Amino acid sequence: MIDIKFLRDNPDLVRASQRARGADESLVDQVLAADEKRRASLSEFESLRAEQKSVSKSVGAIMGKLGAAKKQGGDVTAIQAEADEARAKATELAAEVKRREAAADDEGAEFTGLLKKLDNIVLDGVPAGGEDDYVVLEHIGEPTTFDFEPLDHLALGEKLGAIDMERGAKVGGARFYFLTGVGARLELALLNLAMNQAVEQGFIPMITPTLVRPEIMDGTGYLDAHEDVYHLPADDLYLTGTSEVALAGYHQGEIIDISGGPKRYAGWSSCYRREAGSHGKDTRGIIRVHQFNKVEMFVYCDPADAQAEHQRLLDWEKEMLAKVELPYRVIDTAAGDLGGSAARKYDSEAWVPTQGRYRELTSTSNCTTYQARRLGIRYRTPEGRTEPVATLNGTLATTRWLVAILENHQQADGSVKVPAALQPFLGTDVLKPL
RNA sequence: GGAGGCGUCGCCUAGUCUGGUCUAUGGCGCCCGCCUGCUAAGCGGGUUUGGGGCUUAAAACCCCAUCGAGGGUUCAAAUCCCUCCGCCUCCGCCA
Repeated sequence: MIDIKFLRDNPDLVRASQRARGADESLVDQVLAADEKRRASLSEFESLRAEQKSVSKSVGAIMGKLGAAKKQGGDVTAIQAEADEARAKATELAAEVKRREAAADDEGAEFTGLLKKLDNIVLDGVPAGGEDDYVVLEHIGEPTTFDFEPLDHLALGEKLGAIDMERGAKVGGARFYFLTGVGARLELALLNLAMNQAVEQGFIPMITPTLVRPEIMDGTGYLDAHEDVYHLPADDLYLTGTSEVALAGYHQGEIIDISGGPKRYAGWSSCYRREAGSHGKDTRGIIRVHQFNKVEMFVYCDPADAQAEHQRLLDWEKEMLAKVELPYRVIDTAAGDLGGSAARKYDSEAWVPTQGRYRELTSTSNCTTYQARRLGIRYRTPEGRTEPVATLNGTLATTRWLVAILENHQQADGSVKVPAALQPFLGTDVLKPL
């Protein structure tokens, strides 16, 4: 949710942001109109409410007098009449207050509904346009070349006894898989490497709930894309597609202390995605699956620090990619391809030899104060005011990384070299075919 | 799954039975000031959060809401009723 005060003062900036995203510009004026209406009817209701309260209070005072007079055994008819009169007036007032309150509530809900539809304001420098309008920021390493015909990750995985798609489908259906033997160990190695790095950098390691309540899912902005989210109707819970959701919900409704610097969490969780919009895409292997594991960085910080923190997250992702020795590029995602909560997003994409292209391995978003405003997460400024924090997230490792690791480090005999950083976790420098 | 207890402004706590001087009590902590060789003690004041108004803006000020959440009854709800959430105790079941 964006700041309504900012919107009132800078409608043109918000319009420009909507335009860059290819989103509805007229929403801005709808929100502003709804805001006017809601404030007018709120004022009306509140002043009438104040009147009702004072009349009602006077009834209380009269009741007190009445009680005292009764106790003394005096004549109470005059006081009784006064009480009846005041009460009658209050009754009338109460009915009108109820009507105005309902109107104010309706207009408030209308306003909030519209405001929530507005996506985050994209930052200066974010390329305008859609999915293909990204800007490549840098290339690290050269695409891997082979003097033999490389196998794809699934063929390699099957030879190594690392991936079993067939039984995955038997047990869970399409887009499910088993990681077996060295496959399971390789994933654990990767995730542990990521977790270790995060801890070294001062992150608090977290293992998070993967089922969350509707408020949390909505607060992070993912319910807007609800067709891609698993829902358990019997319990009204949602399966999270990333631990970002639980980590953002962790401080929901709190005023947190960031006076000592950003709060950084590293979440380890299984992630669940319906992949509803991607039928037929990436159906081979484990590139796009319904369930995978991920280590995710999540940060709460001073909004003034958010852009610098975003760079740091990107640097830490690059550090992980260097450790597993992959060639990749970094892109600055275009406005239209940002999630609704994100103001800027950098993806790192590793080279996948058998596809001859780069595929996303990490994604780091600066959500500025958008999520925090929805979730009610604030900090105290040095002046003592409460303001929404900025939230940011970024990937440190996922199951998908196995695809790039297997393919880029394969050798002619079907074995796969293990990057040095992973060797201590696996106890070997090469994975050999069965 | 069943039975019972509980949820109050950072923490603890009074108030709930019997609706109205509750504008929510007191303590601790914290902040400001006074006093004081220094410290401690003492004294005085302040200390939930959100929204609306006023204001160029902020502060101050006024108003509305806020006693786990949401609804209801009533002129009036922390207090009565309903639903939900969470915590605790016991029983049952279970990996």
